Amino acid sequence: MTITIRDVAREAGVSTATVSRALRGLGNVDPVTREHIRRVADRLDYVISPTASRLAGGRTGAVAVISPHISKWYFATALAGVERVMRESDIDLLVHTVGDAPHPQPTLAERRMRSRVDGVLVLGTLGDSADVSALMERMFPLALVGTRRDGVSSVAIDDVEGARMGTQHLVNLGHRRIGLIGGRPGNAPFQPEEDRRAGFTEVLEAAGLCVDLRLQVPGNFTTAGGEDAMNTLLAQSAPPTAVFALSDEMAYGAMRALRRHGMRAGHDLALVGFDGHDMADLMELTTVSQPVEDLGEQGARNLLSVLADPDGVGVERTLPTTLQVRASSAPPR
Amino acid sequence: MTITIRDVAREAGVSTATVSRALRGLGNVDPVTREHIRRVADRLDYVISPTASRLAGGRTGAVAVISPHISKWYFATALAGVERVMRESDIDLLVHTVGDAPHPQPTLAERRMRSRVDGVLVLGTLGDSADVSALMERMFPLALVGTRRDGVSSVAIDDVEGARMGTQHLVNLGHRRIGLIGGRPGNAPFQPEEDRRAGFTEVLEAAGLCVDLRLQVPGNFTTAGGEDAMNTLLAQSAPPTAVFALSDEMAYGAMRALRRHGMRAGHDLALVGFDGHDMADLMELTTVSQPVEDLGEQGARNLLSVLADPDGVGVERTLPTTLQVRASSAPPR
DNA sequence: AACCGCTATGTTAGCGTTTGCAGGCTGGGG
DNA sequence: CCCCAGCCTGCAAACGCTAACATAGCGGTT
Repeated sequence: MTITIRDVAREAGVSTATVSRALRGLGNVDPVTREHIRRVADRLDYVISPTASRLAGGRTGAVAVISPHISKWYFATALAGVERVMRESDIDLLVHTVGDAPHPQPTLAERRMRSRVDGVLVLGTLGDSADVSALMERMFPLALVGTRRDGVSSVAIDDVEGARMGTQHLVNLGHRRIGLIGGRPGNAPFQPEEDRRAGFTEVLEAAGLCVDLRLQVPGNFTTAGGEDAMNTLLAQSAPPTAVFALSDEMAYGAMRALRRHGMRAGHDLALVGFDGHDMADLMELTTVSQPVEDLGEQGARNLLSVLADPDGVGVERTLPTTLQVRASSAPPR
Repeated sequence: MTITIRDVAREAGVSTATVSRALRGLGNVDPVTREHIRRVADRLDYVISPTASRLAGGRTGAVAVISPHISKWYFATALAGVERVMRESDIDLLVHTVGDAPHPQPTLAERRMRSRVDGVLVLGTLGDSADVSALMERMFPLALVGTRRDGVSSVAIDDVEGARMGTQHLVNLGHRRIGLIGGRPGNAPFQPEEDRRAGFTEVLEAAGLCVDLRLQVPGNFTTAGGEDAMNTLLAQSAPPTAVFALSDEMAYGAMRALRRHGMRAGHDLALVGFDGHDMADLMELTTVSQPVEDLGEQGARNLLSVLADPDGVGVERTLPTTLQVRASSAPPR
């Protein structure tokens, strides 16, 4: 039925061990023999059985990505970067989503990963989930994208610095009353959000502006939330002249709210987002852009390094953000 | 080190065979024994080795999605649907992208799938790729999303009907000169595009309108292409009063072109897109919406059916499109 | 000439399950 | 009281590969 390494060995007149070594490019094989085996394998259309190989060799040749979402821009984009690296390295990529509510206890994700994959790449907010803790306890090879954790390789942006850039831009334009659209109301703290908020506050204070908490409203990191947030801001007796949204999607919602009020970002109010979402250009939204696909790619490479040297020390890489100025931000009228 | 079925067997005082049967819920196991084994396995924190199970059992418990892209909206969204179904069924999901240029010969994708997964779900334009042909030849379990192919289970929308809806809407609004922004210029034919074009033409003819090919320009299914396309249309001596874009992303580009010309969709020109992209609402774009996540979900279920009954007859399911009317479409001025 | 080290190859014992077959036990019918 | 059918369980042979160990051959040293 299916043809096995034994068929190739017989056909090539060597032992299975030699076939195995030859095909995997291991040393100590006569180049002539190797080539011959390659040819035979090719002729027979032999493909190695990963399953058997895994069982015997101990390596699965697969890694998993766990992520809170899969279709949302950030995750899909990062995943694209990961996929490219893994495909080039000929490693199977499993995807697995895990709700992003903070888990009191590991979901089955942790158990599912065991003996299924060689390592796990953790995307986004999941970095401090119980699943990851459980994985860490077992010394499971890990790499993080977008969050940090002691002793684990990670790649992320400098959220504080990013927020500084965005805020400073607004300050430089001459704005004095700057609002902020942030995350979830009473929800679990989410490090990037806190960092961005910190960068924001820092710049305001450095500029000698008062930090008015009434101008900081939750936007839940969704478009709808951003819309609500902007409505809230506009309803105030002294609305801000500029708003920094902690994500582009919230900024989009904010733009719609403005439109509903007959206003326009960049005209009646300056708006800056955060992410570098791929529609930001189209929406003419000024934004602090992060290289999401690169994050995924670098995270994937980090994971490969960990797999290659499990005892190596974890690296924490930081990728730069850039401010993309577009029409949505302008000086106060 | 890792604990195996033997550990459980010893601890429970039964044979490995019984453990295997008990844990998999097979018949012919005393309920008491089964429960006991369950408990022991649980206590030992035993997780079955998928690898060994696969090798012995012949099934891999994994499926692959092959797709031309991963981060583009359509694919990411469909993938989300697929992932949900597979997660619920406890099946590993591998993702693998394949360039969407038509392949003269199978890429390595076909070989990679063999003995790695039980079945493959093919997303989008890849339905008639050489990889899929190769897979079909081997009677590999397959399911298609978004394309059709004889003898293979598939789920898709009725592109002709969808285009009819969008076009009819414009006709009903009173437009007589209706442009179309289509696909790739001289590129390989792409069934959904042709179907949409056919539906468009059909409605124009039924309405007694002339089908002016100068009003049909390529947009390459990208935002930039859509922008160019709209520029081309506007530059004509007698520009259309309405435009049907064969994808939302092209429609977005078209909107930007309008904006650059000081015009607005729904005011100076009616614009209808196709997809139901998640930003369409925000952009106030009228669009023919397709249930992409459902497509993915249904495709996944189809694949599961094929796996359960490999000799079953392929089903061709069609999911409905809906017209979402928003501000971008209005009667001619 | 005996020996040594090195490389190329073969042998074989697993890797952790599943599964067909066989055996043992129980209970009911003859 | 025997027999047989039916359950439950155990035994052991795969599944297809890897890797540690063994072996053979070959040239070069001493």
